[in-house]
Order: sequence, then C-alpha cells, then structure tokens
Amino acid sequence: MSKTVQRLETKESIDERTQQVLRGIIEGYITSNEPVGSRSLSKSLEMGLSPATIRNIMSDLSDMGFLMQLHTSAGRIPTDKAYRFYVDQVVVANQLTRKLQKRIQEATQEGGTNQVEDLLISTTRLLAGLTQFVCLTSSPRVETSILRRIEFIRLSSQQILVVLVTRNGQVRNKIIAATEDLSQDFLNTVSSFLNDQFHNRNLHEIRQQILESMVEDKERYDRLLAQAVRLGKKAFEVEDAPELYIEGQHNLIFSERFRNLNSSRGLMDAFEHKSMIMNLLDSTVEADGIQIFIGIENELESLQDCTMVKAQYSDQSNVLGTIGVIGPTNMDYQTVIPVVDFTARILSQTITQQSSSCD
Amino acid sequence: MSKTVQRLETKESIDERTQQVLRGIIEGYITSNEPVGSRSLSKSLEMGLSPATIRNIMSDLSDMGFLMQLHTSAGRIPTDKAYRFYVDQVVVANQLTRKLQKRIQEATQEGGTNQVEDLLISTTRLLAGLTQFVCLTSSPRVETSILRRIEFIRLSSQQILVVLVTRNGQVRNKIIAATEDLSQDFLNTVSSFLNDQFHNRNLHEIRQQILESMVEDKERYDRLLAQAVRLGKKAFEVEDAPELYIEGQHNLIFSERFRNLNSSRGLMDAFEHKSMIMNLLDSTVEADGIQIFIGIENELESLQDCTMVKAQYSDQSNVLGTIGVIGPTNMDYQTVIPVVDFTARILSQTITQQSSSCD
DNA sequence: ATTAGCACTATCAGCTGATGAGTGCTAATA
DNA sequence: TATTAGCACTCATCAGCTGATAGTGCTAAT
Repeated sequence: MSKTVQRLETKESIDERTQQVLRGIIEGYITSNEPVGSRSLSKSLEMGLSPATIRNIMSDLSDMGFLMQLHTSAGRIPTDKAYRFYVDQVVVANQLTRKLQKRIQEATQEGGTNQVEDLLISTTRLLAGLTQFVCLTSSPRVETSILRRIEFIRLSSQQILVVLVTRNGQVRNKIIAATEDLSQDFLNTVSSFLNDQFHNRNLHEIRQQILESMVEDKERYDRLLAQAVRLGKKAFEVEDAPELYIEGQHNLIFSERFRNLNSSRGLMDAFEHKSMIMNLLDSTVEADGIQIFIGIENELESLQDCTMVKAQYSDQSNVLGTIGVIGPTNMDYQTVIPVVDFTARILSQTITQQSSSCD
Repeated sequence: MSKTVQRLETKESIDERTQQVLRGIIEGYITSNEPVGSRSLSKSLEMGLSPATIRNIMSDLSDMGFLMQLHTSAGRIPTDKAYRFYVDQVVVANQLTRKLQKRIQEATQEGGTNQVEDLLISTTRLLAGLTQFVCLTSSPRVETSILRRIEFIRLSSQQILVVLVTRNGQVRNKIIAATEDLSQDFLNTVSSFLNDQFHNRNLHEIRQQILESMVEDKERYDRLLAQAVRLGKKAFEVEDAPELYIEGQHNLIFSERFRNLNSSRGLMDAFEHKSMIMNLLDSTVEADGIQIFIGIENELESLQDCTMVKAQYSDQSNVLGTIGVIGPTNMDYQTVIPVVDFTARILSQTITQQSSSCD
C-alpha cells in the first residue's frame, strides 16, 4: 500500500489564469483552513471573474489532480500535488522580518551552559513555539564526531568514569567497570596517551584502529599500551543511538491547525519509535538547503497527512544533524520555510563558534 | 477560590451495611467508569437488598457528602470524600503479584550505563506504562548531594570542563570560561586540593564554605588557594533547578480512563511549568511511605480532578526525590498504590547499591 | 469564451418524540 | 419498624425530520 513516492512532479503546463486561481485556492485554504468555494474566491481574487467561470476552472484543476472535494457540496481543497506546485513554482525565498530574526538569534544565544545538548533542546523548543508545530532535531552522530579530549577519572577500585569531549562541544559521560584497581596517575598516563594518539580523529576511525590494535601481536604490548587499548575500547563504545529531541507534541492535539488531521494518535505513537523517526529525519538526498516532504511524499504512513520541512545544520566542515518541523499540509509555507532555514543557519553558526574556540 | 484542603476527614461513624454499599459504589465506579445505579448495585452486591433499600441508603450517603449525581436521572458517583474513606478504611496494603514485581525489578535493572539519570528516566517510563497514567519523578537535588569527586579538564586556553560526580552517581558537566591560561597540571593540583578539602560534604555546605573563604583576608592566599577558590566557586554554581522527568502525558489524552476529566489541556499546560510541579511533588508532610492526594486535596487547581499517588526514594541515608503518578480520582487504588510503593522501593534499592559501590 | 439560472446535494443546527435508566415518594408488607 | 413494591417523574440520549446554507454541475443565453 505504501509505495514510496519520491516527489510529485509538476511539469504540466497550466495557463497563467488557471495558475492564479490555483494559487488563490491554496492561499485561501492556508489562511482559512476551510474549503474554498467559487463565490468567495471570485470576490477575493479581484480578477473580474464570475463564480461560474471560476467553477469551470476549478473543474479543470480537479481533473488535473490539483484539487479535491471532501463532499459534493463543499468547496475544494488543494491536493498534495497542488502544494508541491505551490512550493516549487510560487513560494519565493522571502526574507524574515528583522524582528523574527532577532528573536531567533537571541533565543539561541542564551542558555548559560554552552553545551551542545542544551543548545539543541532550546532551539528545538524555539522552533516548535514559533511554528506551533512539532519540531524534531537529531543530535550530531557521535560516530562522526571528532575527538577533542578523553579523560579517565577513578571513582573507586571498581569504577572508572570516562569523560569524552568532542570538537563541537558535546560531552559524554560513561561509567565503566574496572577489571583491576588502577591508580589515577596511571589513568592519567593512559588518557594522555590516547589523547596524543587520537587527537582530531573521528570516533569511528578511532574505534576501528583500536580494534585493529587488539588483533596485533599481543606479545609486543607493554602494560600501558595494553590497558590503553582495553580502556579505550570500552570508552569509545559510546551508544550508537544518537539522540532525538522532540518538542511541541501538544500542538498536535491542541492546535487548531492540526484539526483536520486523521490520526494525531498515530503520529504520537510514531514519535515513540525514536530510531525510526531519526532515520526519516536524517535520510537526506540533497546535500544542503531546505527539504520539504508534502503529504504522501513522506515514506512513513502516519506522516502522510502532514508536511515535513527540514534542514541540516553543520559546523565548519561537517554536516552534524537535522532540524525540522512537522505540520499540516496547509501550513503557511511562505513563513515556515524561511523560519526553518534561518534557524538551521543560526544553529550552524552557533555551533561553529563553539567548536572553533578550541586552541 | 482555591483554599487549601489539607485532608478530608472521614471520622463519621457509618454503620456496617452502609459502608458496604458505599464500597460497592466506589468499586463499581472504579471498574466501569460509569455512574452506578441502585438496580445494578442491588444485583452485584449480592446482599439480598432490593433496589429500593439501596436507594434509601444511597440517599443517606448523598446527604453525608459521599455521593453525588451528575444529573437527576443518572446513577451516583463517589465524591473525593468517598475516595478518601475508601483509601483510609478499605484499601489494605495488598501484595503485588510476583509477576508484576519481577517485571518492575527487571525493568529497573536493565539500561546499560549505570547513571542515575538513565535510571530515573526508565523508571518513570515504566511506571507510566504500568499505570497508564502520567508519571513524574524529581531527580535528587544537587544542593544536598554529597561530593564524591570533582575534576577540571583543560579544553583550551579559554575553556575548562568541570566534571562533578556525586555520591549517588550523578555526573554533571559544565564548561566554564578561564580568566587566564591554566595548565592541566595546575588544574590537577586544584582538583586534588578540592577533593581533599570537600570529600563527602554536600554541595550546599561546600558552596557556603567557599563563599566564606572568599571574604577572608585575601593577602594570605597563595596562588593555588586563590585559584582553587575561584574555580571552585564557578564549578559548584550548579544550576539549582533540579530536573523533573515526566512520562505518559499522552495517556492524558488517549487513555479512556481520563475521559471524564474536565481539562486535560490545563494539566498539560501545568506540566510546562516544571518548577511549580517540582514543588508540588517534593512538598511532603510525612517522612516516608505512600502519600495520596485526592481531588480537591491537591493544591493545584488543574489537578483537582485527579489523584496523585507519590512516594519518596532515597539512598542509605537521605531522601533523594519523589516519584509519583497522576491519574483519575477513580483509579484502581488497590493496585496503583502498591505499584508506586514497590517501584519507589526498588528505585531506592538500586540507587543505594550504586552509591555504596564507592570505596 | 463567459455568464446567468436552475436543479441538485451534503452539512449543520434545531426541533421532535420515543426510549431507558435512574430517582423519590408513598403505601403495603413481614 | 425496617423493607419493599409500585408508580410518577426527570433527564440524557438518540434517531429522524426540518429548513437554511453553501457549494456544485449542467444548460442555455449572451
């Protein structure tokens, strides 16, 4: 049933006037959230067309698959195909108001402790608040993060705390069990050995190399090296599951805009399966810029009544993660798109600043 | 409007048969979630009382304030006062099934990384799942936590990472700005100085003492001491806001049991004000055991359609925090109470194990 | 090519009467 | 005297009907 629709095409040539009518219907539906009928459109368009003429045009648009009716005597509403047309052909990259820009910038700046986690959470919350939709953010994959510093702290004879700092300011803690009692001094030697060895390498590479070291001739190891490898192995076994931040779920239920959604329940349930949502969020075709998935363009069935607008964020060199919102298909694309875009940019910028404050 | 009702009293002496009827109504309403009428009660009670007699008794109970009617021709439902009677007089501390006990124990055990945060989150989720209500847990107050270890890690000339480990296994990270470039060696000296000085003291005491040191004659300080105090001050300025974990909010909306709730919206909104909820959760009169707040016994207005069942958890010496559920007043007290109780015990037990694995 | 006119249709709010579950009261009963 | 049967009464709910409204499609006139 759920065959994957990559993207709806809108190549067909539609004559100018018809386009204008279509645009009118789409924007009417976006603002009113009500099916739009020929009479009211005739007035609001101010093109001097009678309702009857509009009806003819509407009929054509229905045949072309741009419009549909919920029931015979209701006005028409745009199909996913219409929104795709609208986004591709009509929406121009318009500027955000200075006011809004400032608001985003300020919100991103604040938040005392300058750790990435906090930044991501507050940004996610911000975007959920601004759009009144659900906002999702994937945290940087630890896999590809670059090691800035690793440190071992002896907690007791059986427990060692690993502190792992990545270049972009993520800090991970993990308590590992010690197989023998190691002194703090010894642990310091191990950390500085690992720091020297793996400085500025990404965690994936590091893990690889440690595994290789382990199969090498064990005879050749001195105690330091042996322990370094052993501790390193445990330390870098960071949970592969990158985190996903979700904010604004309550909008799904309380926001008026979501009201003609079939199953907000289904969506809520989907959000429980974080890994699935992660994949969806991070699966990205184009390298940069905004990506928009309208209705059935979404692979996930419970998302097929919604539009997802997302953008990647990155530091100076790498793509780190994705931030996006999920809203009704008749969202106000004209403002949502630039808001997501700008937020992602600011996020990138802030993270870049943080990670460049290394030595 | 919202005058504080500490606790509804149930001193009145009610004759045995009347009590049984009341109990029947309460349990009937708990299981069916429908007002219970005289006829059906007459059958289910099997006391050989005719509906008419039951009606008379019901009428008395209404006068005493134990029952009310939503409308004339509907059956009766228990008042908050009735639930209070039920909880105090009727519900006996019954045992959980072995099966359920095992389930709680297992769920608490798992979860690889043995840090308190993860434990609290997974326990909160567990309890929300078991009860199908909303579950709240307050994390241990950092204020009163006992220092196990503090460590400074030089990230760059301007940034120092503070790692703070408490006795019960909480790890806090904080990046602080350095006023001058300090070597890692020097930082190590500072950490071990602070560790010596403050080992096994709670953070609140430590902060006090540092402040006192600062006002002492500064002339007498050598460089080490001066820096130790300065860094220590920043390091121990941990955010005072303890964390609050909330799980199962969707039950509020999707669970059948919450259906006769006036405003789930109001509750959802209340949950946004975490500090307020925190206070509510942590404000505790009695020292230990289960605490139950029924309907209007709750101070918070939006909670007055609900019952909150909570219990504190602790390590070997101190109360650490509170775990509780919020559900409809006609929840199944017979099982909810022991579930919360048992979960809190297991939580205490697990945390105690963790912190006793120090040297 | 456009439009006016008309028949058609679905939804919605408001009204109706029937039904049923429940009560309270009173008088009969054990 | 406590219990119960009987009866009148009260509401909430539901199905079915109503007219109003807002939309459409089609056809014939412009």
